[in-house]
Amino acid sequence: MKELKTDCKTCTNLGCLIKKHVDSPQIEKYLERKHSIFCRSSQQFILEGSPVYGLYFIYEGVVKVMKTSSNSKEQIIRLSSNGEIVGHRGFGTDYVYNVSAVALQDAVLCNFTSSDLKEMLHEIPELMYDFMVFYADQLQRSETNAKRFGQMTVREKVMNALLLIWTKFGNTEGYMNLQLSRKEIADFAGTTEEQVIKNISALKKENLLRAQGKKLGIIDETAFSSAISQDNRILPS
DNA sequence: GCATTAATTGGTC
DNA sequence: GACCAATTAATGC
Repeated sequence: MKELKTDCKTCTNLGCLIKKHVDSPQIEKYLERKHSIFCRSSQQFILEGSPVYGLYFIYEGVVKVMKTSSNSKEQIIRLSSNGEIVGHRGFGTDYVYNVSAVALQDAVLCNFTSSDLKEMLHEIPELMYDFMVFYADQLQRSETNAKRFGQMTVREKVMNALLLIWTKFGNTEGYMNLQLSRKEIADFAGTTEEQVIKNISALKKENLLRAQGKKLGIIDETAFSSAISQDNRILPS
């Protein structure tokens, strides 16, 4: 990973909480302490169990946040891209990260140390408030998603995962912009690689999904969506 | 072209 | 529905 420069003033990630307060006069000195990092595809920048170094804001690229359980199984917690925060659970009382984060494509990350951010939040109440809303929202999603997860069939889990990737990262000419391996889709959906493969081929036969090599595409979003029982739909986080 | 990795399929518990 | 083994496809060198 190497250092480079990003400028919050010209950044176009309007969803970024820092960007939102870039005109606040107190923020200036902290922007100078920001580190911008270039992270090559498949590089890991947060290691589960390592000491917390701060929070990362994605300037550009897509990142997966995951948890590795004892029996070498991985669970993808979130897929994040431009403007989103990664590593926020490490902020506060925790001294080590309890997740890992890996770039899925070349990415540029903006890092603030925990202590810098702490000062920032104390100085800028509006930023503090936005952070609080962000955390509350994350907690809300995590709770409802966990509840639904247990009630879903594997087929629904897989469909949910695909639909989420489809809607969040968009598509070009009918195929998903973000392509993950079958294993990664499984880790995200909370099932096994084989189940993902079997369900994908079933969905193809049902004309809900199209595939061209590694590329996948949802044929009719409405039809696809209604094939998942209504109250089991998962919220993107 | 060969070798390693990913995707797929079928079977067992 | 997860885990395992065998086969086939895809990809890097």
